[in-house]
Amino acid sequence: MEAKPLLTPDIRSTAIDQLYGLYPQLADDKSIEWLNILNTAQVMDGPEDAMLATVGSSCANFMLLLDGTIRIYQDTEDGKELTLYRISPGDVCLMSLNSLIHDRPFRANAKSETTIRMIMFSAEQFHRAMKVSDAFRMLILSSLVDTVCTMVQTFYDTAFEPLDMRLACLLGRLFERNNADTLDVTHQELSQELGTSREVVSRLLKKLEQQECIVLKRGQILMGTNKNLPGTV
Amino acid sequence: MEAKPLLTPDIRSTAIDQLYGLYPQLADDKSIEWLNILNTAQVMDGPEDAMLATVGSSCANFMLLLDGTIRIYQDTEDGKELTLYRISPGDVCLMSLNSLIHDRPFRANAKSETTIRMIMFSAEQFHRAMKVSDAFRMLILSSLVDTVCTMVQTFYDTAFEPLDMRLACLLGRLFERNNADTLDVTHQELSQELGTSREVVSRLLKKLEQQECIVLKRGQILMGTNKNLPGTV
DNA sequence: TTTCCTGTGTGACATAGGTCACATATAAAA
DNA sequence: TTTTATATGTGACCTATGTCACACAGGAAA
Repeated sequence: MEAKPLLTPDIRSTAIDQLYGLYPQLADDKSIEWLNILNTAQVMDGPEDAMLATVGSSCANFMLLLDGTIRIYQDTEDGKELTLYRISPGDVCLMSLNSLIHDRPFRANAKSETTIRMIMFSAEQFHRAMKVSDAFRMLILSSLVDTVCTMVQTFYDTAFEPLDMRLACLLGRLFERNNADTLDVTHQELSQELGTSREVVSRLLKKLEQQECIVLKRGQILMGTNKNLPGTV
Repeated sequence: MEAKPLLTPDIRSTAIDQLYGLYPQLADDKSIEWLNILNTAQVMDGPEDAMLATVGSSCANFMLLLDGTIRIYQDTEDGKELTLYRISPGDVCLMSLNSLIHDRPFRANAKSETTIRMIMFSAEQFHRAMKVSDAFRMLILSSLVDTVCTMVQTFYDTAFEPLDMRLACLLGRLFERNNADTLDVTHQELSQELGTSREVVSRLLKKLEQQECIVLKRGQILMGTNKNLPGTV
């Protein structure tokens, strides 16, 4: 992961444009103090599939995602995984916030799913921005609360919803996000999303195929003729 | 739940003392703006076992707990429950924050476990306090991050730890919190804590009793001779 | 005392999901 | 083409939990 030199005008300005695009209210803040912070913040680019943080790691900076997606997940000794939530552009990294505030143990890992671009504030910059910019403060709170809400929902699902339902919902979401009737995803990946094993997912997918909800190919899943995926409303 | 009249000096001042006790840094903030907000905030007392919020409810105010505990839990159609986390004095109510910020669906309920006292800010008071008081801002962020951390851990446990382990850990925590070798708790309550059914808890407790970790009485559990509760470190 | 409610204990059973051990298929690489 | 790695299908099996149907126990109330 490389930090861009502080004053590469093109990169900085596109990054700031991205930030403004994500949260237009920020663009309205013309106060010198805020612009000062913004202009000295760093822009970082990262590759895809990079471990950004692991259980117990901590980082001294505050990160806000501009581009790409990051997956926050838990994992077990025996290699099982479960996705907690994702960070999308405009979202705050809870883990970085945690290490900034008081660094309590956080049982999760973060890995980039695509190439990513982040804007990075030092602890002092972060706290100052929280103080001087209404818009920045609102952005942080809002993103934080959002993340918690989706986490609570995921919590509910893993605790109470049967696996086949969760899988069907997951597929529904993926189809929708992809905005196509084909998905490039392996059974293994789906199982890691849900916190179960590959075989189980294979079996459940087969059942869905028999109901003609989907068609299975190697490495991809097509939408079937019976669009009524269980769990799709 | 009754709102105390704004200017009952005794109640206000003890409430403020409680607040300062919980977060001493707040006492250092002598700015007029902050003191103004604090002095017009409302103090609320509530009874125990009261539903404070349910799935989908929203409230226009921001709450900070001064005294007592509140349990945040999820529940299913068939009456099963699962505790997500607890709010203790000094903690912020995430759900009230959510309805303040943008009110996304929050799949959880809140119920007081004891009589409680809260300090209540209107939306404008809250946002102003966040702006003018470094200490207040820090308190909010800190409590928020704390809550998320414990939630993430609970998440991990429900997803990956076997039930007997989770039960043993729960007992360990309760013994410790109670600071005694006896607990007044029913199997039903334990099951609601863990998101399972009473019978299952009864069976697992019996197993623990056979290992002499605990002794079972009607409505209470005593610490056994074998203190090595599985899961206690 | 008898009645009643709330907790508990327990056997029988169903079943979702996890695990193991393979066979097989597909595509990329050599 | 052959080789190799990755992805998938599947049967047999195990086990943790959930569910149902009770019996029973202890204490409070009548």
